[in-house]
Amino acid sequence: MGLPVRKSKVAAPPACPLTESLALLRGAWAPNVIWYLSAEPRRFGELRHDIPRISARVLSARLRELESRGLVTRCVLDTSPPSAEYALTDLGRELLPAIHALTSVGQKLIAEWGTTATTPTIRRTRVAAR
Amino acid sequence: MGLPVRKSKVAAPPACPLTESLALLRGAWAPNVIWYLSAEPRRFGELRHDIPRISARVLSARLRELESRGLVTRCVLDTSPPSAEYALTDLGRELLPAIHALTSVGQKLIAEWGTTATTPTIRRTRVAAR
DNA sequence: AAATGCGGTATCCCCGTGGTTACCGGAATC
DNA sequence: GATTCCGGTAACCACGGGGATACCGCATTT
Repeated sequence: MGLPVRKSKVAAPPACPLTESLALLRGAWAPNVIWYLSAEPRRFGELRHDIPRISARVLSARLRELESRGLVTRCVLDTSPPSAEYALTDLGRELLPAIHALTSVGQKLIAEWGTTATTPTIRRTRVAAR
Repeated sequence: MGLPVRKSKVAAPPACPLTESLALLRGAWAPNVIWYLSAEPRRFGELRHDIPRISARVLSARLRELESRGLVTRCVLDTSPPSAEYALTDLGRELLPAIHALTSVGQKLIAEWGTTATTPTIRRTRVAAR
């Protein structure tokens, strides 16, 4: 009839490792946040500054999620006004090789063809509100 | 007043390399498709078999997108019934180090805590249609 | 003649996501 | 007293992606 179905040469996943690790990075700007925490702990406002197009709402949500997934720790500093410092956990640092691999692909892309994507998320900016 | 804003120790992106490479992997199951094409070319039905929970609609859409992004080639075989074979391009293969890095994180996760995520996409299965 | 395999496409519709805007409290500065 | 900085939260809402289902043409098999 047709061609025979060939057996895959890569492992069949009872639980898919790729899916598992991608779940850790789910949500807009999550990989970017990890990237900016990779070198040193950063405060909320610093991250906002690092990632200019992120909104406070989304940054806050993302940090809470990353914290609940065990990738990031949150530490409130006793200053005034109070500030909060975020850092990668050991688990968070385990993602750095993947992030670096992605970054180096992106660098080659930009070097060869210039930038094409502008926003990490699917959503486009709406025209206005109200 | 508050603490001074510390300069980031990682590069400020005029164009963000991380964002660029993630744009290549956008869409449900895209990384999984790349994974299953990593060892050898695969046909449409084989990929459906490899990724049991993907629908034909989404697999088709994803393959067209990956093709238009230059990660995958499509080759129609002259058989009956006709079949199509998909393969990674050189650009597609450049993503493999990142995919492998993610996979190895996922393997550690599963080995240590068992599986938590079940679906690669945000969407949950709805109860029924019609 | 009917069923099966292959490689899709068309339609419908839900709902998760993230952008936008407004607002909070306390301390320090102007 | 007013404004600024900090680190958020609350409410509203448009959008688009993907799941489900039905269907297609062709050729071979039963």
